Amino acid sequence: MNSRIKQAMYTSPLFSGLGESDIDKLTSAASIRVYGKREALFMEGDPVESFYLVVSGQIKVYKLSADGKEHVLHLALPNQTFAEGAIFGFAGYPASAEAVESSEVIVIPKETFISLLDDDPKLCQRMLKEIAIWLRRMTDIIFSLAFKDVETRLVGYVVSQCHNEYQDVQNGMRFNLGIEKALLASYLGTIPETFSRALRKLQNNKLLSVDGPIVTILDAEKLLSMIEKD
Amino acid sequence: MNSRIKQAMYTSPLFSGLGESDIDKLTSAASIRVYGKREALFMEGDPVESFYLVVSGQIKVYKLSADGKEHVLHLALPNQTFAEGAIFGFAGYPASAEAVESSEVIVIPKETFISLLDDDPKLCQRMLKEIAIWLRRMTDIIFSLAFKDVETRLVGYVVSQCHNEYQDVQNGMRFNLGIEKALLASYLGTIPETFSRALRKLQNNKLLSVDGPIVTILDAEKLLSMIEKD
DNA sequence: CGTAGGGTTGAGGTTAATCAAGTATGGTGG
DNA sequence: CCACCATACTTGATTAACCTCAACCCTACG
Repeated sequence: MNSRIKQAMYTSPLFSGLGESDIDKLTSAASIRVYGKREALFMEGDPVESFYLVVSGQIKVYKLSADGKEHVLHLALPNQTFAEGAIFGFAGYPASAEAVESSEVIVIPKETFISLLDDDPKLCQRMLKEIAIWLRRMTDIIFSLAFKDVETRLVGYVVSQCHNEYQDVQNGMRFNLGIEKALLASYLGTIPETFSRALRKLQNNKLLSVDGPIVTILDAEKLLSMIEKD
Repeated sequence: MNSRIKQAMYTSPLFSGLGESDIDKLTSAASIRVYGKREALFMEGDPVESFYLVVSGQIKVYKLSADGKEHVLHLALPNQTFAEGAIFGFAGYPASAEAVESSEVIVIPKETFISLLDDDPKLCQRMLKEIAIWLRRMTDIIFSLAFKDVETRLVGYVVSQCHNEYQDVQNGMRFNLGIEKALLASYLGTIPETFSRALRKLQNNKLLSVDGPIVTILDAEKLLSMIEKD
């Protein structure tokens, strides 16, 4: 059990630089939990007691509007941490989290982690870097919500996913969305209907083709030209 | 000169807990600069060399779209720091910054500051807290862009400003927007025309009255009910 | 075979961006 | 002191994006 936690920690950039003794301290304080499909990890406003490292499955981080609509801020995949930022805030979690599918998650107690920071400036700085990445991600999201239409945001997502799997984007490349379309719609700040139409339009224009969750790039050049800045 | 810098540092929550020697080190590495109206501090993508503490004036932090439209992410006022997050990233500044009016700014070199972090875990943690606040701010902005209409976002701003000056929001309270309306429009993710109409509508409905930059609360209850969550 | 969940499509309405023009104000130069 | 201009802001008409609601398709599955 503990060895699984330990092993998982080494896969995360946040912990990989830690010394043996720190890893041990964290490992013994952390626990591994399985969340069933649609089970909640925490709700917005809950007091922050821990942050998380995904081992398997998918965790969605989202906010609910007054009338029950949800906006997905982030989808955490295996080897990713989330809610690291929240442990330094005063208030509760700024968003809610729930398992999209059955997921294994390592729960790292806030206090244990913070006490490590006292003695390890390097860890603290790695943490700062980690949070800075979030910050950039957030500013990018704000920007795209403020300026780009749904179609462009979708293309941005497709291209970035393609970058993840291959190094660049070329015609004929093929990848799995890896995420329910309704979830992706919400992540892109829209609703399934509008998302679906945007996808249809890209297919009609022969920029890409879609078969279920599989996307094939047909016109990399045009796709890239849609999202390029200045 | 140095004494002004020192004094300004003590007013910022980020530095106020620092020891005498650290403050001295920062003070001697930092410089104070005056930026004229509309002068740029840095552009998006520029290599990050420093972060900033505003002494006087206003600095807007914004992103430009491909076709030249700008979206204001933040307006930094006296005693506030900005771009702290950027100094931990790998890439350049994620946004641009420019003086709205003639402004005095303390420039704190990235390297000097980071070297302090090595020896001072407390400072590092305060930094983490500071960035966590940004993170929350960002998630709130994303949420409101995704879900709320312009009018509601405007009311949210009015109420939060009112909270800044008074503790709560009551009929008859009066405050200065303290920011150009076009800038505020951009900050709210819209354009001056739409902003103006939203303000007009609130006046017509007798929720508030506006005289130039002066806003008077007329119906606090209704305003609050517009923004309350769940 | 019936139902549920994920996804798509269509019609219609609302919000907000665009385009165009107009008002108010303050400063500048004659 | 006034004409001129720039800037900030406002207003109106038009258009485009996208949300809502409703229906429908498809596949999996009990």
